[in-house]
Amino acid sequence: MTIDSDKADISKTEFAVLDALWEQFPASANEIIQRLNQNKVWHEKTVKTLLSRLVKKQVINFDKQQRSYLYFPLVERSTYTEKESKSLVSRLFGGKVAPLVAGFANSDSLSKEDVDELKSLIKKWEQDND
Amino acid sequence: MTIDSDKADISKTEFAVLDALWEQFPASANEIIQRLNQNKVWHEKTVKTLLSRLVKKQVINFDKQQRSYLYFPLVERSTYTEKESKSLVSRLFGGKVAPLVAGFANSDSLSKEDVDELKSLIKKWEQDND
DNA sequence: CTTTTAAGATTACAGATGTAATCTTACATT
DNA sequence: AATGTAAGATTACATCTGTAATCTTAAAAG
Repeated sequence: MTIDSDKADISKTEFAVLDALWEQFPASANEIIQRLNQNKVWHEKTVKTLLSRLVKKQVINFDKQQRSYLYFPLVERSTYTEKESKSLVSRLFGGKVAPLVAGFANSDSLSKEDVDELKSLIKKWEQDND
Repeated sequence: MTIDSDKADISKTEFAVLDALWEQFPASANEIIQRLNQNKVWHEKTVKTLLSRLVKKQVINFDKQQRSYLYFPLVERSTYTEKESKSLVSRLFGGKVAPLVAGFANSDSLSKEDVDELKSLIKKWEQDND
């Protein structure tokens, strides 16, 4: 048995479960299942399988609380989303984020809110990089 | 045999092959293999398998050129990248693109070039949306 | 204490994916 | 024309994923 460092990727369904956990933690499997079921139907067994896989991948962990477990994430959401964003931007746009935003602009998918936030980000960036 | 509409996703390796084809097309398998090998080693058989899978998924097609094929994409790169971008932004950031950009800003991953392009995009957006 | 739950562990299983090797066969070469 | 070669087709196979069902067992209920 080789040591299973398990730096594996998080699949899409695994992410959905993890995201429900990030919402608030620690949380029991049943709480997570409830949260997930607000959007679409998830089978209990499926969610439990995914929780196990996330534990094996060392993305989450749990404390034993009598019969059931209380899960908590081992990775911050922002850390994860940042890594995923960069991975996609790297693969699709050579690492530059502006072309991604351009795609949104081109398809009328930029909201005023987005634009305001972008302007604010840019202002801050320019202050920090003078 | 049910009709295989094959609206399947494009995997990461499949994307790499497709991306090499987008670079210039039509192109033979060997041309594509050469392009790919400029970055990392790709086994010829592997690339051919991926080309076949892309054909089956109706993402690319080919014209017979005597013994070999000349492949060409059936999907525009911009169409694909836009869809992928939106999918990721939807899953990770509730559909708003600004938080993705914020992640880049937070980790010093915004270049002056990016910022300039973003400013230009915003200016155009504001002209179009007045 | 005995019985019923119900929680997590284990097993299942088809399809997708990464990564090739082998099979067929049409064309190039002698 | 005979034969070698190389192109695509087919087959292979381990791992990952989505989606659960079954197994074990500790705790709740009676």
